[in-house]
Amino acid sequence: MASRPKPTNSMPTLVHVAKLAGVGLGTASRALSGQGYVSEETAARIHRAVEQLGYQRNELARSLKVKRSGAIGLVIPDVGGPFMAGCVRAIQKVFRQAGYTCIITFTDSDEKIEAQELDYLTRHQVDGILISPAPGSGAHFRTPQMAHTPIVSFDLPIEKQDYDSILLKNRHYARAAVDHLIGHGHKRIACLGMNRHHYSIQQRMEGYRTAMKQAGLQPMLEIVDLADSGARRQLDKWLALKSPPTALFCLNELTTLEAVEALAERGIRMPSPMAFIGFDDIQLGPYLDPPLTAVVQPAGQIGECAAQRLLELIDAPEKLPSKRLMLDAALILRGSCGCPISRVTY
Amino acid sequence: MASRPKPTNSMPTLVHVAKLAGVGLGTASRALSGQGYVSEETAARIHRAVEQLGYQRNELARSLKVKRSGAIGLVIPDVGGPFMAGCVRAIQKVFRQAGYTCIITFTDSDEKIEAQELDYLTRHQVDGILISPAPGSGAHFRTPQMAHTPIVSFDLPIEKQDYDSILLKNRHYARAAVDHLIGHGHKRIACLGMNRHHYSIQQRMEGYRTAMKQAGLQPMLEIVDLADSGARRQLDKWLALKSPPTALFCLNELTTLEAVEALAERGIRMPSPMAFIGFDDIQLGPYLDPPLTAVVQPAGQIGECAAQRLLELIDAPEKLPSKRLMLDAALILRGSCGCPISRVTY
DNA sequence: CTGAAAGCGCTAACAA
DNA sequence: TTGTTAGCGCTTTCAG
Repeated sequence: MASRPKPTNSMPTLVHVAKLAGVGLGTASRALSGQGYVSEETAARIHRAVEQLGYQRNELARSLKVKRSGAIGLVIPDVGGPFMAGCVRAIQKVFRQAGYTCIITFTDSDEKIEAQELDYLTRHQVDGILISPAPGSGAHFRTPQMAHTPIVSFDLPIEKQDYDSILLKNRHYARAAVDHLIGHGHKRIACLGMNRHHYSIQQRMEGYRTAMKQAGLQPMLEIVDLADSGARRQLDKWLALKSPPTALFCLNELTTLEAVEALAERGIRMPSPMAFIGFDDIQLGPYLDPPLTAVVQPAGQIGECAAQRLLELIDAPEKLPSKRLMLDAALILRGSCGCPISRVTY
Repeated sequence: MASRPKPTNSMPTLVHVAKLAGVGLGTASRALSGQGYVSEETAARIHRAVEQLGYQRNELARSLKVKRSGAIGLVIPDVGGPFMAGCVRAIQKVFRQAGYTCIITFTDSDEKIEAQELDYLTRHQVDGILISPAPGSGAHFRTPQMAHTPIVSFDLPIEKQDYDSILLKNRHYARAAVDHLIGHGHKRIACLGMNRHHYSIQQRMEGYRTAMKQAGLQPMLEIVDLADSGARRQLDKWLALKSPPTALFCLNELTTLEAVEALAERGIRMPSPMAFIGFDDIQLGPYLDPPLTAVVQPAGQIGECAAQRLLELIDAPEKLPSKRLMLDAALILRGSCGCPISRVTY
């Protein structure tokens, strides 16, 4: 933090305003907050003083007094990618309209960092927390402060806790995507994922497995580590098979990105010899050649629901029973799955 | 804001800690902040009490007392796109390491919203502001609070003010890009931009004009409004010409995106019949067919410099002379400009 | 309707 | 070394 004490630039305070307007401190406060009775005339005088001094209320002092900071914490892994950006935008909007500040913090999906950030937020008295949790987190949700802070998670639930969450029907839509590929006649459908411990990924894996099983097909599912070009290596392994897969299903944005890049590098076209569907859209996805078929998540809706729900919890007089919302996604058929190309955009 | 008063869940305070440890309030405070003398033994007792109560310092109260909020405001148009995401990530990192919170707010490049957000931030006593300003802003930088709050702008300067800013050599690199196209033998090089009042855009336009003029070529520069598919319409106009352009230079991320999409829709390949260079990279740009040649901005570096500079200003005992940093970009030659394809990534 | 006074939880003198 | 005290700037009773 700042080493040197900031020069004591005293900004005008309510006391100054009151003095200038020739009224008491309390009256000035009431006039500005609109709470309690103040005569037209006095109010006008006070507002004139405010104008003249360029007074702005010190929200810190106010928060201390009223015991509400008017801030909420938004804890997310990162802001790359259209999905999270969409969520953040929607969340920010809802809270701003409700008069709250959003303190955004990044965890990099690291449990340790997440714990730090949560600690940080509660120390700053946030009125609520919106979190897209790191997989495996959970232990650090048990501080006394956290117990008194409304929380809703989105994108994935907080493990082993029954907090509110806004989720997606991951399993269902993963299955739908794979079924679609099967419908195109594919028998060898590979599935690429990352982050095995991630709840959404697990759900999507299940969807894939179920679809394959139902169709009596052999699953080819691999979870890789993107750090050491695991996606590319896995793809090469599959391609080296005597009978390589004819379709690929990627479980999230990052693997989709890697796969598309890798396919492009190797000159492998879609949908033949390799049909493709990704869970999550990527930027330009609808404009690639061929356009990418994808399960697209309603990012804005997810963010909005989560924010709305958190507001409910904050305003609730007592603890509400926790709720889990499951939202729908959309399987958007473009060209990469083998469907006739139609440039349906978002 | 919250309508109902939050149930008065009194969290443990320093008083509780002090009492439990059997010491005075001041001693407890000193022990926890590490300032001033406290005996080993008492300190241990105090820490035990902290542990036992699950005490967390109320940063709001602390801020009020020490007159530093430990928060900085980050004001940006939006978080789409790799460029801003990269900046934000770097900024966040620097401030977190220095012990500051980042309050991120979005302006949508709207002057009005920007003014609101700035007001919001100063009311919350932020120790400094980092801003990628909306074009045309400037008036609302003149409140007494703003005058006492260190500011550094990045990506573009604050108009008509001499605040610190971290900028890019926009003109230079725009010119380099166009020169490169000229080097490939192009005579009719179109240039597509948006947001005519945006400083960076203006600089880049100048770069384009200079390059064309030097080469004795006729500029074909159009600034469009993306809202009503202006980019597509403009492209169609150019294509309808008796001698249509053979190369296209886009002035930013959004126009690049639009142009790439439009070109794809119309089945126009790069680099022939249309060579292409974009100012700003886009996601997947290096993996398109052909990979996109682009001027890429060092987003991380820009963010880091800006954050670093703001920290300097905050820690400075008095007003520092304002400084303007001009950073270099990189013209990355991939395939779309006509160069032999090399898959140099970032 | 208005003013005075009591704190929110913390830090920073100042005495002890 | 430690405890006591006086506020930071604001809201909120509670009498006037």
